[in-house]
Formats: sequence, C-alpha cells, structure tokens
Amino acid sequence: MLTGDAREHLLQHYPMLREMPAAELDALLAAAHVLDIPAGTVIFDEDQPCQGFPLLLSGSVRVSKSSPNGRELQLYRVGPGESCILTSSCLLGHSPYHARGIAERDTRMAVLSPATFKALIAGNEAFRDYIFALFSERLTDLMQLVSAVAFQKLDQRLASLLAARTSPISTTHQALADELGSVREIVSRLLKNFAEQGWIRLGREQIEVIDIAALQRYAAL
Amino acid sequence: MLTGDAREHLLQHYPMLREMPAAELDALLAAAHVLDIPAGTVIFDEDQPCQGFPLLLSGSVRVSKSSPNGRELQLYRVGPGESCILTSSCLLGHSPYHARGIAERDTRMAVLSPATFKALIAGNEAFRDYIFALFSERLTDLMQLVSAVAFQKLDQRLASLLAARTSPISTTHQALADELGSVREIVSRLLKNFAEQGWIRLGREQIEVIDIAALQRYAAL
DNA sequence: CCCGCTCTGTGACTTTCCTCACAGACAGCC
DNA sequence: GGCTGTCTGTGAGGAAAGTCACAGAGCGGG
Repeated sequence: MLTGDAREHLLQHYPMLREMPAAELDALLAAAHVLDIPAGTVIFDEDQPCQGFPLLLSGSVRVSKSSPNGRELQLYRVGPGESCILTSSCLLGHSPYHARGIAERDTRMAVLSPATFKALIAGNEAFRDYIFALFSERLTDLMQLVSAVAFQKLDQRLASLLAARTSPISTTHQALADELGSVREIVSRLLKNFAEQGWIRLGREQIEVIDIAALQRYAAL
Repeated sequence: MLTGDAREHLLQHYPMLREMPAAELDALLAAAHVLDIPAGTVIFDEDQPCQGFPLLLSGSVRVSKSSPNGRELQLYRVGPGESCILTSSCLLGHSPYHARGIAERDTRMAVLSPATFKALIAGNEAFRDYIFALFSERLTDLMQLVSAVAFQKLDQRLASLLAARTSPISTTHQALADELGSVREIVSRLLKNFAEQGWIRLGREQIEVIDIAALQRYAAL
C-alpha cells in the first residue's frame, strides 16, 4: 500500500501515472508495496527468479556481472524514475536474472506485482512508451559497452569514466576497477599517468579532475 | 501490400497475428510492404535514423559493431520470426541506430509503419508479449556477450562458437574473427591448436568438428 | 594451363594487461 | 601514541592478443 510521501515520489518520478483514471491509480497504489533497502544490499543475483517490478523512488542500484576469478564489471546504473529494466526483462522473458544488483546507497522502491505491471503496460500508453524507451536505452548502453570493452584501451575507458563524473570524485581505485572490469593495480597505474599529465590530482579516496577536456580528448582518440 | 506467399509466411512466423479480428489484419497487411534484400546488403548503419519495423520472413541479418581500426564484432543475429529489435529500439527510443545490420543471405522482410506497429503493440496482447520477450532475450544475450568479451579468453569464445554450429562449418577465418571481434591471424593460430588437439579438422573455408564435447569442456573452463 | 585472386600458415616483435609480492600511507580507535 | 585495517604505490615477470610481413595453397576464369 502506497501513501503520503511515497505516493508523491512515485507520481513525481513517473508522471505518466497521473494520466490514469483516479480509481485505477488508487487500485494500483493499493496493490503496490514499498521497499526500503540499505546501501550495500544485494537486491538480486544471478540465476535467481524474480517476483515483482520495482519502480525506483530514491537511491541507486548498480547492476554488474562478475567473473569466476573475482573480477567485476558494471553493466549500468539505475536511478530514480528508472524501473530496473532487467527485472522487467526477467518477468517478460520468463527467465532468471543474469546479473547482480546492489544498492549503491539507501534505496527506496515501489514494487508492483507482475499482474499490475502487465495491466499498466496494456492500458497506459504513456507508461508503455516509457518502458519501451527504457528498454531501448539499456540496449543502446549495452551495445556501447560491448564495443568499448572489445575495442577501447583501458586508459581510454578510464578517462571517459572520470570525465563523466562531477569533479571531486570520491571513490577507491578498487571501485573504479570494478566498474571497468579490471583490477586495482592497473587502475592505480593509469591514474598515476593521468596525474603526471596534469589531468587529475590524486588523494585518498578522492580524485580531482583538473583538465576534463584533455580526458575527453584522450578518451575519444 | 502483403498477399499470397508473403502473407502465409508472415502468419506462420508471427502466429500471434492470427488472433486479430480479420478486418484489422487486412488493414495491417494492406499497410505493410515487402522488401527483398540480396545477401551482403547493408540494411542499416550507425547514426542513420530508421523508418519502419521489419518483421523477418526469411533469411538472416548480422548485427555488428565496428571499430575505427577496421575490426568488427557481431552483437547478434536475427532470424525469421524475429523482428529486429534494434529497429524497434530506435523508433521507441527516438534515437538513431548504433550498429550495422547486414543481410547474411537473401532476406525477405515485411515492413510496418511506426503507426501500425504502435497500434499492434497497444491492441494485441500476444504480440506485445512477444516483442517484450524479444527485447528481454536481446538484453540477456548482450549481457552475456559483455561478460564473455570482458572475462573470457579468445580461445574459449572461439571454442564455444565452433561447438554451437552444425558440423561442417563453412566459413573463413576472417569471418570468425569478425564474429569474435578479433583478427584473422589469431583465429588461424587458435584453430591450428584445436586441430592439433584433434578437436577439429581444417580445410579451405571449411571446419569439421570432431570432438564437440572437448570444445564445450574447454569453453566452459 | 597459367594468372590472379582470396584464403591460410607462420615467424618475430610489441603492447597491453594481469599476477604476485610487498611496502608505505593514512585514518580511526582504544 | 601505538595498533589495525583499508587504501595506495610500485617493481618484476609473464601471458594473451595484436601487428607486420611475407610465403604458399587452392580455386576459378580467361
């Protein structure tokens, strides 16, 4: 059951729901429930079936693949206003998960039953378009990712990652490595190179971007 | 306008269309048109907008990314009965293509206007489910691909590729390299290794798989 | 039958990335 | 202040993959 704040957040992040008849919206809200998930929780993992459609209200979720030898690679991130499309994929494609989802920060989501979700998709054109657009975006992201992993050097990918964040980036080298699918040592070395070029300044759990343009130029090489 | 053979093929590969009222189906068929595409044709390319939804009737399409230095990597293949989901993605996500599509063999497809497609999605539950399932499958495939490219050695990927085809595989080493995102020399060397292990036998434009089990075992290592 | 084309085999070398191993740096906490 | 745990820097060594260069093999067309 969704009420008060949660209800407001939902309508704010998923404005297309406002277009529904009030009675239907109420029914939907009554059927949904809210989950509060502390940072670091593993929300789902490989080969698990899934049971509902999450609509993110706040926080963010990291979706990643991990290799047998302990390396990890981030596939994408899900923010508020973005239903985790992978879950939709599981339910619609009738297959279990093929990746892991971890709450990066404290996260709140509304969970719809498969039936409710299907009804929404069928009856609400705006919502349906929205979901399709999300699917489409993820597909595009993944294609870009495949191409980056296959064809780009690690330093270029790192550069573009750094350039894409807001400047005092506070993270560990290990976390960056996990995002890129590499290992800590390499990331450390590459960062040192960038620092020697004068593109960034390094500190403990902190990276300050000094010359974004140079990073972008190098990434696009 | 779709008639005769093409109509039969369409209904055969997309059986969910049979469930529509006859009048609607006729309207749909009248609005659609058929494209015959000779093998080797580039059907779409990066950064091109797209105008219609193709439903494959026969043949097959290779969807791939290519790198600035001329290497290539196959993302997936589309067969009869599989609308090219990337195109849907383009139209639904309102973005241009991000990959290249080439007809592997002579290919025939029915093309629907965006409006017709949207109407189908809205009005036909079975068709909608089908499209979602396709999206879902592609998403899963791509996630697997990312993980393979990032974490698996090339010889393992090659082994699983060989194991997945029916035995007298007729192709060139270059084509295999393009599928894997690598280069010809490497593929040649790896194939030679496999041949020395007694897993395959090599001939000009021909690879005979002798020990599938061994290949699969090696791929799964 | 020979010419020219594509396809294949192969050696030598380079680059990129990973692995292992450890040492120093910094923060927080008793 | 000393201890502990996490984070970072770095060197040595190796494996995988890509690059370059070229030779031979097979096939089809004139």
